[in-house]
Amino acid sequence: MARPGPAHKRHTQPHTQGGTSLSRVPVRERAVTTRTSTDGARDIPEATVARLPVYLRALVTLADQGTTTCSSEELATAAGVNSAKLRKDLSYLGSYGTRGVGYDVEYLRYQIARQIGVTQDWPVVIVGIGNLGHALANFSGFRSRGFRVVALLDADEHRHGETVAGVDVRPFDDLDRMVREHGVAIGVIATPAAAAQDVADRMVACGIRSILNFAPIVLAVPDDVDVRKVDLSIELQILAYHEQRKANGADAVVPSVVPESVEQGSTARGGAA
Amino acid sequence: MARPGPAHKRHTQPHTQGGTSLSRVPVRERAVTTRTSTDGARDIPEATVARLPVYLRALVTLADQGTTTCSSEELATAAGVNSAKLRKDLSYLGSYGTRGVGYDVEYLRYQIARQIGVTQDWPVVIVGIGNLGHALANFSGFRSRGFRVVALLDADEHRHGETVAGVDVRPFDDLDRMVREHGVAIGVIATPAAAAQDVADRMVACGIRSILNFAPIVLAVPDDVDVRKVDLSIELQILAYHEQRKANGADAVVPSVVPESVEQGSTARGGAA
DNA sequence: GCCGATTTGTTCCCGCGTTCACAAGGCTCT
DNA sequence: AGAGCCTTGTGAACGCGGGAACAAATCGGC
Repeated sequence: MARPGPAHKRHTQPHTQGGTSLSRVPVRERAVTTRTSTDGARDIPEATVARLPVYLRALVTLADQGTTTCSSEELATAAGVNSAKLRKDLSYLGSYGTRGVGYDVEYLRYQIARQIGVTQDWPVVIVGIGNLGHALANFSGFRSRGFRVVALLDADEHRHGETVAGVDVRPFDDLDRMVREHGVAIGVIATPAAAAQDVADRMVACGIRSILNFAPIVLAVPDDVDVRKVDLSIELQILAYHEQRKANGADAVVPSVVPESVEQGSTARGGAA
Repeated sequence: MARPGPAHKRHTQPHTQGGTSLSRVPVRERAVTTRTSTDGARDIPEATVARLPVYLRALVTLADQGTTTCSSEELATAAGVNSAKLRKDLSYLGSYGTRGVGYDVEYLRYQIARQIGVTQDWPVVIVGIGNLGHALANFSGFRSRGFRVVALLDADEHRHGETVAGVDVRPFDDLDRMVREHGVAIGVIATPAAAAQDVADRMVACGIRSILNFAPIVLAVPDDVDVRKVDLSIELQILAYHEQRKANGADAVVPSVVPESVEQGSTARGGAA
């Protein structure tokens, strides 16, 4: 298996950093240049794109608290980054601040939401309505952040007819129809690992080009399909690695360190939220 | 707030890439050098650490299929990376391959597991037993990948006494006792955003230094605490961004960009919230 | 015992991302 | 109006990570 020679139609996408992977297309490039819309945001670095949602959330929080204006320093603290990075990130999408003053919270919030594309709702389909699928379907952050669950699908017919968060669970074979009827562009895979590749294949066949995968498996998809991966055990293992290093560096092993524990300020809530 | 001047005891950690964040300590360094154990693996790059669990999983899969030896090319394909990167990654933990032959699957599997620290189980506590908490508690990948859920905690007393995946749901106040009794080093937060910071504070006070956070909020923790974040809506928003670009680049699907409507002052109650 | 085939481990180079530091611009007070 | 202060936006330096290419080493055959 895995000959280096022939070029397969599908290939396993390269991993980027941080536990999530995204297949980008380095080849096609496509000289769009002046075809986006009104703004001058052609290519925003991937690292910046990954932080924009964090800024957006921080801005919503600030707005809810009644803040109308904020400096890059304040917003950076709320978002957990340093202010230089924040300013550079924002500079990729235009000059939306006022020197000497800061940013208008509402205005910047709208601009970022527009850039990300969450000013209107994206229809989403979730496949695999087990424990995780239930949790995802009930997740309130969906509707409040620019996404709408339009279909829940599961191969297990015992689950058909059940209603989760106001949406009926349907047979997996309805995927094609659901995608067509609702114009679904984003699919979420919450199935066991064994089924994930098949589900992904079907999604791709239906025209879905953006997939969020919770199954612990590396999906093989065509180049123009984006796959982001959320993998619980990988995250835990990364933590374990650092924990082990801490333990080795200081005292012996696991039994942890309880002794002088509570010296920390405890309830000293920081600036953010 | 958020003056650059004074150094706070706790600070909001910087974000790394890919939707997960990890607070690393650039200061302490601590010249350990010769104190790890038998091997010579001092500092493994963060990007490599993030991929080791992927390799480990690929190796387990290969072993299950009966493969006893594999080349870097094969393993790389199974893990979704290119072979050069794989070899470089593995070189950070030592020379465990045989030139001209490849890697012994079982041997390499053990070496990686040892490096990550999952040769024995890590006791884990989960706080917040809602939909997500249920899903996590039932997640089989826990036990099979070096972790053991030793406690489920929830502030809601209606959930106390319930048993999920063989573990009783207990009051949140039992955290300290559970941590001490079982030597818990890793905590998982699956609470609503509003409660997450309090939970994190308590965890830190109990001596937990590794936290996996599912709540959509930036946690403020001391420097020596690692926080990894899993955020569904951020992942979706990143997908939405790319999806929007695809749509804009090709045809004009999806109502897409609202005119240039919102200018500075307006209330612009845009999409989110 | 030697040679060729094969695959690892490593070195070098390039590009991205982060950070520093400062110039540019706007607001306020006199 | 002008000076001083404040904050944004950006140019440049720097370090890390990725990828290709190559040297080192092992196996098998003659």
